[in-house]
Amino acid sequence: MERGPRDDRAEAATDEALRALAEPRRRAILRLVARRELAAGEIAAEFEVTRTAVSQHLTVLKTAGLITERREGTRRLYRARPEGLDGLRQFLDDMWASSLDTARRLAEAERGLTGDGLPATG
Amino acid sequence: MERGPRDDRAEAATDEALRALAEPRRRAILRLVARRELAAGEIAAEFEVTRTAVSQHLTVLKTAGLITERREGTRRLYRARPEGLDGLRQFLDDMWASSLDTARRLAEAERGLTGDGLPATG
DNA sequence: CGATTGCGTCAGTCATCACTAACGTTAGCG
DNA sequence: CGCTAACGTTAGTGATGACTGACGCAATCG
Repeated sequence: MERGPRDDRAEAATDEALRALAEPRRRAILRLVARRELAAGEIAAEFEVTRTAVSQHLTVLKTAGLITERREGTRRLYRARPEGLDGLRQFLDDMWASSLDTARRLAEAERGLTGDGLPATG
Repeated sequence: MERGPRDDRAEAATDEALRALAEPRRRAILRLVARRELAAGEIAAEFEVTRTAVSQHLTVLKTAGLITERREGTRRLYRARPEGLDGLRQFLDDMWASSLDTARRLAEAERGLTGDGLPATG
């Protein structure tokens, strides 16, 4: 099982999205802009931290590909970018499928106790 | 849209799972034990960090409900726990759905330019 | 019984990160 | 032009967290 450069890039994208989502405030922001497009100031008004902090969170989310920015005069409007979650959903689905498969194999082996062995799948 | 204690617990669970998955090494460990059940030592042998570090990662994953531990003699066998990902998958699906919906509404408003207004959905 | 194997836990270190205050920048108004 | 509004950016700080070495503990072997 080799890991090609495409996997690495997918991993990097997943890693950035995951790190971005691991912060509660960023998830809250993402929930806001998932519901409707909002300006930076409107987003900041929803929280009790500085606009600076919110701005930095927005940068992280944008870099991770989870939101998009659109300028309108002096304002900057943000909205969620659903495709940014695709890699993550793929990752979770794969993990879920293989975990469930392993659990099934283990349950079956325990029921039969045939000493199956599972001779080093990898 | 009120937030009940059940939502808070769901958020807490999602938060722990997310924080656990935000670490590349922990994802690698999870991928290993998703494929087959492994002992702590076998897992540690796959990486170039100390067994201590791996053990702490396993603790985090276990606390987050992403893996289960089973003792066999002096060994401890770990495997992925698929249900641990359920909350996260729900979160991502919800986010994806509302993001897509908002994107559609925005695209439609721009096409028609009817000055729809979107009078404060929340 | 003592020795070894297979782990987890504790204490300490270094890097990362979320946050704030101050400053820089661009768009509109008089 | 100057002035304000709405932002992003930079420098610095405190807390979190990933890691290592030393130690502790249960299970097995002689």
